[in-house]
Amino acid sequence: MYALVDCHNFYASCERVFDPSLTNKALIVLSNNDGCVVSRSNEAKSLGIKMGVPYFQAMPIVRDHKVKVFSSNYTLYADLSNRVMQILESFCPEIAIYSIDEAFLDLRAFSGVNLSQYCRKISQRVLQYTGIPTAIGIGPSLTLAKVAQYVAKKILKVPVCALEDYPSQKKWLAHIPVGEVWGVGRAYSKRLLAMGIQTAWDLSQANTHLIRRKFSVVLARTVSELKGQPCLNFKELESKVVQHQIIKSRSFARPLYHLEHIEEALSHFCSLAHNRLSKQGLQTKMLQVFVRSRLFNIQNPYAQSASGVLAFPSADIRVLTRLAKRLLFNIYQEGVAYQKAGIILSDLYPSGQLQNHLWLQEQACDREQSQKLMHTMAAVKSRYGKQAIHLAAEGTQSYWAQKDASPLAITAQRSASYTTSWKDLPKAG
DNA sequence: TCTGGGGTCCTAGGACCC
DNA sequence: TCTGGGGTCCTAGGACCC
Repeated sequence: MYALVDCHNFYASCERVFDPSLTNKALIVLSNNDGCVVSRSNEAKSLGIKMGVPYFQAMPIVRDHKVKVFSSNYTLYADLSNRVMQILESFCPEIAIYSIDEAFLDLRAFSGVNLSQYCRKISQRVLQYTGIPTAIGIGPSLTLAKVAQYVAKKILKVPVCALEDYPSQKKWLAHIPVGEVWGVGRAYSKRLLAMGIQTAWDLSQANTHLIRRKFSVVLARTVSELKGQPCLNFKELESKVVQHQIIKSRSFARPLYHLEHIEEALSHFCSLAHNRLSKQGLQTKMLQVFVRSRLFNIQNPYAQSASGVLAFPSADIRVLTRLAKRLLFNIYQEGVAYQKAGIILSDLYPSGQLQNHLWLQEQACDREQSQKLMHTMAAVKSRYGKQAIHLAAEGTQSYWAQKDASPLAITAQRSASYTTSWKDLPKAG
């Protein structure tokens, strides 16, 4: 058996942990740049605020019902997530962290244990230690564990639901719209409905070969999983820990027109990507740059990308930035109101693994020097803060991050970094 | 006025090889 | 006039996830 632990309304719940006055209140958390609604308390859901809607569309409800609005505070969420995961690990060492608010537990070693009881204990402990409410689903495959979690949270509204045997699976699968199944998105859902497959139960009864032929091997696996035949195993989930791609991108706070301003933004993204590379002990060989204008309500949307390959894998921020600027130059067009840009690193290698080039002699001393410099920059950052040192290419103005004041909007507030900054330490009493 | 930021996997088709 | 059979690698795009 496997369990899936899912935190309720995770970001919204995090905001409540250090501000009890928010209990039972409608509150929402916005995406970067305060663009979309990405987390809602149950009260906010009841008011009809939909997941993912642009903030300005939700604004009337927010105004009428005095909904509390937060900008996202990823430092806080990441820290609370770590705490939750540590608690889970103390209960079950075989854990696969699937996202910031979800983890699978491999319970196969717990034979003879009452799993429902054990999971209720886990849920209680997480709530007691972190203040984060969870729902846990138990099932013989990862997909059925997901289904069980859905039943616990959305239907029974209890902390734990187990679908360990066939009768309970049959009973509950029939209650679940096919679009809610893990692996069935909007496109598949529409096609499945057209075929008369409406519930998770219908899908579980479908012919695997037919699904394989008409859809994909991925959906065929989902069908098997629903039948109780595990296809996705834990090892596969764990292998996702090895990253294949690093993306750093942001929407600009206001449209940018000048090449130099976009260069500065890209340079900053290179710095973020470089940090990630170092943290994971990786180097990259391929870098892609993309830029685009607004996509909505605009006559000629512009979107373009360009990629370049390095002769040697590198994690040197100067190398990345130089290439990014060159690629940007190729796709930049005068007169476009740019709204977003980003970089994608792919073709990643562990730093130790380096292959020599037959013709291009990279000097060993260059490599050594580069590594020394990167280490020194990292040391300066860790001692004096992330802002303490950066390439001149990043500029000093950060035009891309400056927001125009909008007097009509209800501005979101950002909560403090309660758990990761001494000066934000909450005071009691 | 105002629409996020990260990821994964799979497939089809083109370019190329012998 | 007639034009095989077996591969690899890469990329773009579509599907999905949170």
